[in-house]
Amino acid sequence: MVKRVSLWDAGCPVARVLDVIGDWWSLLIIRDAFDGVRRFSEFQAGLGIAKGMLAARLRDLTERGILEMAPASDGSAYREYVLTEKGRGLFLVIVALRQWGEDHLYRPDEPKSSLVDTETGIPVAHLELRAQDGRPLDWTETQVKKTTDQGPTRQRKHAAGTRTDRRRG
Amino acid sequence: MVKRVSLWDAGCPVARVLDVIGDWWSLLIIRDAFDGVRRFSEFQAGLGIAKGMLAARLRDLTERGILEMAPASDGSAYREYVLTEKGRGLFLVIVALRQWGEDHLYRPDEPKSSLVDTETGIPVAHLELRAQDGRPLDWTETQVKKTTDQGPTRQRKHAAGTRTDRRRG
DNA sequence: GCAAGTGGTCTTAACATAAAACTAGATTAA
DNA sequence: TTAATCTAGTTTTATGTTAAGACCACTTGC
Repeated sequence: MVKRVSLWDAGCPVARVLDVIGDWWSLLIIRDAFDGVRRFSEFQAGLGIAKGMLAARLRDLTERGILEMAPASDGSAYREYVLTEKGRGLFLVIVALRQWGEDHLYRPDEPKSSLVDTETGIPVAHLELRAQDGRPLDWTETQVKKTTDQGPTRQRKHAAGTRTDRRRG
Repeated sequence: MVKRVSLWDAGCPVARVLDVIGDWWSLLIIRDAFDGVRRFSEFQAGLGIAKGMLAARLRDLTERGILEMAPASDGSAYREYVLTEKGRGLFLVIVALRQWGEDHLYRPDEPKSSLVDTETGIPVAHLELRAQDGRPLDWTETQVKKTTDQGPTRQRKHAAGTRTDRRRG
């Protein structure tokens, strides 16, 4: 909604997500929230974001149920922004982004950070795509099944080949 | 790089990823590429993106090694854009976004699409965070370990509590 | 009570985007 | 082989978004 065009109604969950958190700052704010950042000034100083932008983003994320306002945990009269259950669900998105970044965006000698199991200090496992029965799946073994409210279910295989329809979900 | 500010050097993989694919269109182009879309006009018609934007995005994604140009698969003199190995690595990011969107952005009665196992037609399992030994992990059981090129490793726990430093990785 | 800190809003200039017009080479149809 | 059309862009222009900083009100600490 911060963008000119919206693909909310395209029926694709990915497009709809980008409509909500697809701008530059939202995911960084959420990332910081996962690290315990709660106060306006903390976000602002940590990200170097303009205050006007930050105010707009916090308002949007709150309206969309990803953050919620809470009284300050230190007893002062100020407010804090904390992740809702819905917002906490974005952790896997952050992890997926992080793991791809760690794997593809650093030179071998370059220092970076990793997400580790607090208990052991060992980096967490890479996310894996699996079938309901636990069988590992490759992206070529999946397809998007589009459920329309009327008419037959149309399907579309991943992995090119002969393409017959264009829009996917 | 399509944005004004860049957090490439912040040391955080998440910020670095957003620097690469953090704009509105890149992920939608990549999503379509996973569905077999290859030609300029296919992307353009499918997304409804302005041609100038599309040309710029395709150029950027190619320069960054996420897409590569290939001769047209139908034998014509035109070119096609296909995902590289690096680009295909983004599948889990798309899946993470999709699953969160499916879970949180649709009304119960609203039709949507799902990613299914082609073999069985059953939706794929939700992604899970696990330790190296396979133990399921909650986000509160993880922390970001920052490796700096000099000085001691600093750590930062997830889940608020007493925060002592601000910037995370 | 006063200075500093917190959490914003408003203004402005710089920049990105959307839409459409324009171009040039490739393909197809006559 | 010539013309019409398709493909894949580039350029232009109007408009929307962002960054940066000035400004303001309320809170807190001293």
